[in-house]
Amino acid sequence: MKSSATAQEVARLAQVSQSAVSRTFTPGASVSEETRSKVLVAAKTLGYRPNALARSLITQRSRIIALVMSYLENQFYPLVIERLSQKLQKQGYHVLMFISDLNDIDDTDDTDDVLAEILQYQVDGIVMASTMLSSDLAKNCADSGVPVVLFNRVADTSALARHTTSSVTSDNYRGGRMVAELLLVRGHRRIAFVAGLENSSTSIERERGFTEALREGDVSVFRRAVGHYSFEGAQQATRALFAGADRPDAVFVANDHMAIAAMDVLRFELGLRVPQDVSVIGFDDVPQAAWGAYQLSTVVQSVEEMVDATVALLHEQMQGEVRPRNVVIPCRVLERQSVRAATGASPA
Amino acid sequence: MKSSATAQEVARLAQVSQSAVSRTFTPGASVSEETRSKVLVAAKTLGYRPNALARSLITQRSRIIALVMSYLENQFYPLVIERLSQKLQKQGYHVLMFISDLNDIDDTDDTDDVLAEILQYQVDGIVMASTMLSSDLAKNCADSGVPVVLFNRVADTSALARHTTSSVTSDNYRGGRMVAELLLVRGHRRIAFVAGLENSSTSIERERGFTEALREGDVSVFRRAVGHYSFEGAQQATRALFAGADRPDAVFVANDHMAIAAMDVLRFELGLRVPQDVSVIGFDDVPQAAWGAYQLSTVVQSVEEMVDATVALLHEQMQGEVRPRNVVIPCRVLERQSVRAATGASPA
DNA sequence: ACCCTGTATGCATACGTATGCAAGGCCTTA
DNA sequence: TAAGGCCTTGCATACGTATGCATACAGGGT
Repeated sequence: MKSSATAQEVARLAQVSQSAVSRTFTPGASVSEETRSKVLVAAKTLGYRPNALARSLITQRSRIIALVMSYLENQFYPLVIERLSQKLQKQGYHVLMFISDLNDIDDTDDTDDVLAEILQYQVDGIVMASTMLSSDLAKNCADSGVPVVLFNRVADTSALARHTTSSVTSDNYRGGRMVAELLLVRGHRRIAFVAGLENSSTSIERERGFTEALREGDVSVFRRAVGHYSFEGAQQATRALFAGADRPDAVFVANDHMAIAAMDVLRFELGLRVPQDVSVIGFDDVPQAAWGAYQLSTVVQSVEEMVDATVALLHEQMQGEVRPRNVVIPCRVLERQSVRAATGASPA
Repeated sequence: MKSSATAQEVARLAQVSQSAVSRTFTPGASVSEETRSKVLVAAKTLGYRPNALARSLITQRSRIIALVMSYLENQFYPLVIERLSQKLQKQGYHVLMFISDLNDIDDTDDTDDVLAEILQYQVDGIVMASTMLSSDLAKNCADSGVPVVLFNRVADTSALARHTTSSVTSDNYRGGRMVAELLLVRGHRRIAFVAGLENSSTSIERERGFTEALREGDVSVFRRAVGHYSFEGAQQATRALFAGADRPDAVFVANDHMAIAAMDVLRFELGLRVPQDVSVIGFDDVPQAAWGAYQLSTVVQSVEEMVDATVALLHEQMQGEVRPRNVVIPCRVLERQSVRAATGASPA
């Protein structure tokens, strides 16, 4: 009563061996229809459920995937949890959540501890979606044969890490370029950028594409600040960008979560109109970007495609594929109302 | 290399028994400092990590808590994931996520399947935060001795369920009352209500308190619609409420997520000003309620207190407490800008 | 010198399942 | 009728750890 019935007890009641019970609940095993039904009725009367832990001990596969995240206030990540978890559930896998509070810039300590905990659970794979892992850990995971997929980030320049872990990102470089091209076409010349985290591959790539495309239009970044991917950080960054007399006329913010913070500061602290006085464009296309009060133009990252790619990579690695891959998902600009339509100032 | 080292291998290298290895990693066990250090150095060289699954098989405690949710677009729930997961991690527990897509009104089928999967993992407890569970399942869990805590909802009227599962809610009834009192004081008389789900205890309690307090002010609900706790549902509900010529002058929406949808419709589809033309008030105090473009007045539910209570209840039940408890957390009105300050229309 | 107490250690077993192996049964084919 | 092949079934064992029990040892008190 305390714990649920065991296969032994079911076997006894059904007058068969424990093996028969096991085989009844193992798809593809060899059981006659007769014993199968005997087992099933016995199992139902006892309320029997196979013990997944004991099974994992034997099969060496826990069917558990660890998901590491840190900042769920950015709506992009909850959506990832939802889709990833659903998709894995359908395939008989389940998601074990790990929140790593990156309270410090030096978050490796925390992450390493977390990863140590993860490995105790014999997870079949790890998805790291909101934090980096140290090269040591990457090697550690590779050694233990646990597949790791970086979600929305790429391993640091360390050759070791890059060669042992897969990753899924959208085409951040192209996305950055497209933003620059759009702003240029709309006649903007004093264009500012709000970065995420200086050491995050996402922010770096977006900025690189952005800067290069601007340069090709003979424009350089007018001003730059760092928002640390947080709401408050983005607010401060925006205040800094617009502190002087000579203000930007457009801002590219490294993600939507920060872009919305920026819009709030522009409109309600500085009294500027978007997009008449200043254009704002973000990245991700979180649901809030579509809300009536923001109507934020942005670069769409397809959560669905990214999750699908992640699951595919996990399976590859779990099958024993050794070569890690870096999958890049295409993205596209979605215009709403936060970038001005045209201008007479400087016709292209 | 494929799998990490076992306690046997560590024991061999350290020249001790496997028991010694086990005791080294079991806090409070009896090991001399000498063998302990021998084991530790051997463990480090082999990269040994205790197998949590094998351990659980013996100890009958997995240190896994299942968390069931369904709709993460409402920012309230991601925050719960974050806090709950962090808090449990600090105590050596971990969170296994389950997403139940309540695609149908009759979501019991799905939930039951999900719960069956959960039980296979021998979880030490279950937190149900976005869905109901059938009375059968409640009984099933109680029989297997798995503690269940309902988060932000209360068991249905079935005496059975109510007596076997604990719950944590905020004081939804009082919250509803406070909203009504505020709107009355501000001179509103044509007050509408947007419900969440008809069968959700949260929506029911909020509405009950709201309606009763209105009645005490000799006012009855002017109009009523159902938003199904979704953004789109709330938009449609708002359109319905304001379809006629005789419009409400205030709306109480059962949660912030829907209240924001309502504000969008009011302002950008109907051209109404908030709060000059119509007051809006929500429930939860999600981060977005504080955003500059909304400044939504609302009833604050403390995620932190609710999570703390949830963890406390889990521990009680896991210690063997049999009597389930229904914990009610106080809540309070937080005024921002979406409810008008005063009026000369009808001085109280 | 003796006994008693307390600590440290190893042996054996148990947790609940999956699976290789061998044996049995049934059907087919010659 | 006999041999061969396929489908079932049970037995035994293994997965990696925790823990009761017995033993061994050290130390202190009388």
